[in-house]
Amino acid sequence: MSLTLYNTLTREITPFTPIESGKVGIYLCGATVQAPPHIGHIRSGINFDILRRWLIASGYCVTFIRNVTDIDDKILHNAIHEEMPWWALAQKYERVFTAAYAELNVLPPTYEPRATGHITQMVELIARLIERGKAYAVANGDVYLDVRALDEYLTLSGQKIDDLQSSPDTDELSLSLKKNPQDFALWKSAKPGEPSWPTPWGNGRPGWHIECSAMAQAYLGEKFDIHAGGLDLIFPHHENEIAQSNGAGYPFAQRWLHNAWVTTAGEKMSKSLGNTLRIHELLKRVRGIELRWYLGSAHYRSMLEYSPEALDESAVNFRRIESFLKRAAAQLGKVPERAIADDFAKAMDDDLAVPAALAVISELVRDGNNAATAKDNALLDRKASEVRGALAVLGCDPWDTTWSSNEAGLSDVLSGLVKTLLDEREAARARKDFASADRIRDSITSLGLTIEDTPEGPRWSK
RNA sequence: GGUGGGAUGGCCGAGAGGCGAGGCUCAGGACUGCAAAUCCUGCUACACGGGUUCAAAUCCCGUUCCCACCUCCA
Repeated sequence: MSLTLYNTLTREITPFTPIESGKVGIYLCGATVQAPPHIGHIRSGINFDILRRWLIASGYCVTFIRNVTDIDDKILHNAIHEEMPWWALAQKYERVFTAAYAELNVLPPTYEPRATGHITQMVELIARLIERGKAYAVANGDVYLDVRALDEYLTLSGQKIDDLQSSPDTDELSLSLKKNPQDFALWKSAKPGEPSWPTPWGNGRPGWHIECSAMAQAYLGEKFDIHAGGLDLIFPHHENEIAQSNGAGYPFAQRWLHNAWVTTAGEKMSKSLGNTLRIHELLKRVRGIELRWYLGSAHYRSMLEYSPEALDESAVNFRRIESFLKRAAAQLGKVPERAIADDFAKAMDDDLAVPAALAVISELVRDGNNAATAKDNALLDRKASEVRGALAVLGCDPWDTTWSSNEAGLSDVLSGLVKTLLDEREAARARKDFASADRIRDSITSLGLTIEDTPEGPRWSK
């Protein structure tokens, strides 16, 4: 039993073997902090958070790098639009991303490097590319990668240079300076009013792709295990990262993983389409743990077709599982431990087959509920532990402090009040005054609590 | 034009030659003062047309439709 994973480079699922036994280095392309995140961005974070948690659960020591790109064309553009310095805009949205990740229990990366903090590494990398004849500086101070000087190009997307649509680049000047129309900018010369850093080729700022090549190398080395990101980064971003790093003589990532999108009405969620769904909007509809459950429930390489109904349905499914765990904890008199069921491990090892893993969880819950009814506490404990262990891998353990912290202060007072009411209702039921009993129950349920009568007495939950 | 991914029951969502994944909804039953929760039973689907095969949702050929990327993108 061992982990197999897809690799976009080969389009095959193959056994995962780390470069260094027991350790895994992962680089995930994080946010370009130019606007608030939508659920598609966060889905990517969740998909690869599940990968990370599963690797940890499997005994690996994981170094997880997720970058922040805090300088690019869009950031400069939006900063003008929002009438603030570009660095203020970048920081503002970085905080929004960080908060969204935290609300959905995405583990903070081992390190979160910012592009602007790694100009030195970028300049070194560009210099090396020029030395090796893979890149060239032009008269105005731009530096381009010469894609036809590479041994290989477009290995990830499977395209041919000549098949690419000619660039819609309207900048006639840069077009005339480039050796090939497909050459892309490693470094952009300074323009009036834009930020710039000094280099041997003059003042300027980074091109879009160079930061990831530089930062991945800085923290994970010249060769590392996994590079991940969204499907739409395959070309040009990841293709160009490979070009830059291989061109400089570095092996770079051994395996590439790409997550699919969240779609609405069959279309990709996109800032430019304006069909985005914000986290804080959805959190008015369901709890964070339920939104996380939903976003993590489809296979990472499958599109997830969003609808409010699908979200609600998924939340109902989660509550059944959560309700089982609460029932088990009450009956056992303790919170179950975390354990990994064999079938769950088998599903996760199969290229993170989360949907199959969810089927396993459903069976565990059914078995566990039967054990609870049969008062078989040993079996109940085992099933509950396996359910909790599975939820923990998916980042949805109800006892994870991420979810409980905001309820902590009120819980004692609240449960005391509810218990008082339930005691009155029990007294009414005992004297067969069902009208009063039902009135009390209605008053409690109208506040959004659920009352369940069990042989051991009433139980309530939110 | 080039490259890639899709179409599965009322809905969501797996599977990739042979035992109805799973969930949600719905119907019936057990339990219950009534509910709720739980459990049991039921609802036999794979875009279309051909073909290969003892056997096809799965492989092959053709067709229709959808989506994405081709230098802004998770």
